[in-house]
Formats: sequence, structure tokens, C-alpha cells
Amino acid sequence: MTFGEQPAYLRVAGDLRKKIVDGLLPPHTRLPSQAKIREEYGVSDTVALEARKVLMAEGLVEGRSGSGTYVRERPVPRRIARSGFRPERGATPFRQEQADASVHGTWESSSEQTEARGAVAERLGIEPGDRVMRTKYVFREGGEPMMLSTSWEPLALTGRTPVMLPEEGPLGGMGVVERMRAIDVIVDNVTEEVGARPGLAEELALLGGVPGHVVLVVQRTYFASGRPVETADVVIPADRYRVAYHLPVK
Amino acid sequence: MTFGEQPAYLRVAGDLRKKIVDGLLPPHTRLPSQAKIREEYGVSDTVALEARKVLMAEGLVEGRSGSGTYVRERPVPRRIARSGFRPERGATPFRQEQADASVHGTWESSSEQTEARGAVAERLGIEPGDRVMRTKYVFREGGEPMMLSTSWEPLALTGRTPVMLPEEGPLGGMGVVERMRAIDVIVDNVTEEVGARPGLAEELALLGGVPGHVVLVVQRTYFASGRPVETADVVIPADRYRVAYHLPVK
DNA sequence: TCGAATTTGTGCGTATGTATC
DNA sequence: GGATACATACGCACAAATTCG
Repeated sequence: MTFGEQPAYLRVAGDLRKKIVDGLLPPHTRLPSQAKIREEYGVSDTVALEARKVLMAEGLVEGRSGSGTYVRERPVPRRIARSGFRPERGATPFRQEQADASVHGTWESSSEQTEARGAVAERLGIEPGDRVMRTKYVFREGGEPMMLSTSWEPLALTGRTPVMLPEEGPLGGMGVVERMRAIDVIVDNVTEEVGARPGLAEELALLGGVPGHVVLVVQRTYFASGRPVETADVVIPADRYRVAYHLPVK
Repeated sequence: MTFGEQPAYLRVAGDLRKKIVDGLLPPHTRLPSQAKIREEYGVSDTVALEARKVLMAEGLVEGRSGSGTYVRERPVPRRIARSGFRPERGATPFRQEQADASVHGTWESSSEQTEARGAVAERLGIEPGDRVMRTKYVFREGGEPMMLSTSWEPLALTGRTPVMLPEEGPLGGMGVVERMRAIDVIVDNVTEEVGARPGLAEELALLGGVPGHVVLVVQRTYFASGRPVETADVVIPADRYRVAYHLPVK
């Protein structure tokens, strides 16, 4: 029976959502069962089911077969400071909270030469098929995986130089800017494009998530005098982290 | 009848998905109707419905009541440029935020006085319960909703000034920086924290999505001499847009 | 250890409302 | 107006997982 405007299942979902966000139903508590919802709200089994499905799609609750539907923990995502976030120490209130994630954890990487494909070639301003060095990283923070990264550098730039392999040599692991400077390439600009999508099964396996979890994807490209010198895809679990930028206003 | 392992609706959804990604069902074509699916796959109405729902939740197709279910175009997400640099005097925030996109946007807004709650109060550096002006925006581009925004300004700052209401007066709709300058508050910094999560049903209803679609959430805070003067939550559908930052290095 | 009760997840059939063609 | 198709809703059935006495 439509006795208002919005569908019954959205009305029920809305009421339950309110109880969750208001803290009336804190994390780890069980939602009323489908049967309880049905009688409490005077709706049918289908409506109770659809309402639960809405909340599950929103990531607020999680159904456990045979047990119940439980409110999920939603930790406040920690900040990952991106390029440009420079907390000028002292006079500013940009408190670098202890909650902030430092990127100074541990990481593993593996590099290999390959050919640039369409999108990567375009981002690097080179021809598809040109040789690039591809390096894959897994960053960990306290043992917990926090970030995946795949970076590409044109071999036309770094080939036959000491910094060809990002993680080898005297400047291994020093970062793109320092490494490029060693071969007289002065990095002066960076673009970061932040998007989001459901994580791929492969990514979530590495990041310790479950299918359906959302990831942030940062497409980063470093430039030297207008020329792209490195580009990377950074994949970050969105339930645990956010990326932070700090910019001047003129 | 389960004559395999995975649920029937997932089997049907999987088959239809394959046809879509393989190009057998290109964008703008109509899926078989529920009745057709029912008979073609030998399943019930419910299964056909659930299968369509899966594809809709994945954003691959879009149901149009009375017409059919259509394969959606999956455009490369467009850039929304976020930068602390104001392009020119008189430009609205919307123009700036649209950057790469077309310049013809419309928006609606509504303001009301309210009390700052926990998280907002903390972001504004004020006490919970302090009065703030809350303004909600719906930004559209070509009629299509592209962005939701809720902003908060401390009334201790703008109260009893001509710019108390963001969309009223001679500087209505001019953006935070210009309005603040009119009352001698010089905005010089901004932080943006980008996160992502499944959209809420209400948000997606406004943005034209379906429960389960991913949204980007930008928490933006403007500062004047280290003091927060405005903070906002910007909600953007992640399947259509990315946010872009362009920063100098060092 | 066993078994009954509960709960989710899946599936079926049907009915009605409403938007589109 | 009529036909088609999606959207919502009701009621029921059963399997699998879990819980608990």
C-alpha cells in the first residue's frame, strides 16, 4: 500500500539507517531479524528483505547467514598526505595528528621492462609499444597492507642510467623526484586524479578486504618542464584511508 | 532449482554481463525484457528481476520504467579540477569546479541556521552547539545532477554581515573566497580530503544512481590565517567523475 | 553429540501501480 | 486508449548456516 511518496522498503531502510548513524544501533549489534522487521513495521517479508539489502549495498550492515545482520564497524579513515600537503610546522593549525598515516612503513616492489599500452602511453606522452619500466609496490603500515601502486617510467629517459631501477642502486627507494634529479631531470609539477570504484578481487586479496569494498584510485603523473617522466596508479582501500591535499589560495 | 553451484540470478546476470562487455549488447541497446529473460533462460520472474538488479547495481545497465532496461554508456570519468587557485575574479565555485567540463551549469541551494555538531565543529575549530549557517547545494550540468554539497560557515564570523547568506545579496553565489574578502577575511589556504564510500539511497536518488553506487566525498575546509572559515562535504558520483589536483613540486 | 529453533539467502507465483510507447 | 515493461509489494517455500539447549 502506498500511503505516502517513497516506497516502503526505503522508508524502513531509512528508519534503520537513522538508528545506526545516531548510534542507537552501534557497531557489532544485530539488526532486528527479517521476521521482527516485518512485524515491527507492519510490512511484508519482501519489504523487510529489500530494506536490508539497501543497507547492505550502502556498506552499513553485513549479513551473516544463519546468524543475523550486523552493523559494521566504520573506522574513521586515516589521512594519507599526498603531494602538496606540507604542514608548515609551527605557526599553522594543520595539526599533523598522530592519526595520520605516515608513508614510512615497509614496502615490497618488483620491476620489469615492458611495453607501454594505450592509456599509460597517453599519460606518459609516448607511443604505444615504447619500452617502459613498470614497478609494482605493496606498501604496508604496521604489517597491514595499506596501498598498492604500479608505476611506469619511460626507458627512453632512465634507460642505461644508474636510476633505471627504482629500488636499486645508491638512490634506491628514494622517490621519483630525487632519482630524476640525479640524472638532471628536474621534476617541477605533479597531477593527481582521484577516482573510486569497487575493488577488484585481486586488489582486495592483497589489501585484505572483501569483495565489494570500495577503493580509491589515484592516477599520479610527475612532470619535468611539461614533460611526463613518471605515472602511477595508486590503489587505496577507502574504508581505511582518505587522501589529503593542502593548497594555497590566491 | 539449484543445478550448479551459484544462484540462478547470478548465472543469468553473468551471462548478460558477458554479452555487454563483449560488445554483443552495445550501449543504448535494450536488454531482453523480464519476460524474455524468463523464457530464454527458463527461470522465474523473480530471478530475471534479481539478475537485472545486479547489473543495475554494477552500473552496467539502467532501468527505465515502462520502456526497458538499457545498456549504459560508460564514459571515461570526467575531471573536476580542484585547485586552490581561483581562475578569475567573479568566477563562481561551480565554474571552477567544473573546469574541464562544460561551463553551463545550474545549481539550487537552500540555507538554514543550525548548530554545529561534533565533526563539523571540530573541522571549524568551534564548540559543538555553536551556531552555523548550513547551505545545501545540488549542482547540475545539462540538467544532469553532478554534485551535491553541504557547507557550513560559523555565524560568529558572518552573522550580521551582508554575506551571511551565501546565495543572497550583491555577492550571492560568488564563492567563499570573494564573499569572505568582502568582510575583510582573507582566505589563503584550503585542505581537501578525498574519500569514497557506497552512496546513500538519498544521495543516489538525487544524483541519479542506484543503491550501491560509489561516491567520492571531498571534505574541504577553507582557512584564513590559520583559522577555518568554511567547511564542506562534496559528494560526487564516482562512475562519472574524478577530482583532479595539479600541484607544484617543492 | 544431537537436534530443534532461528535467520539469512534464494527462489517461485502473483498482483498492482505507473511510466512509456 | 491499449499494450508493454519496469517497480513495488505480498505470501510462501526451502536450503544452508548458525545458535543453543
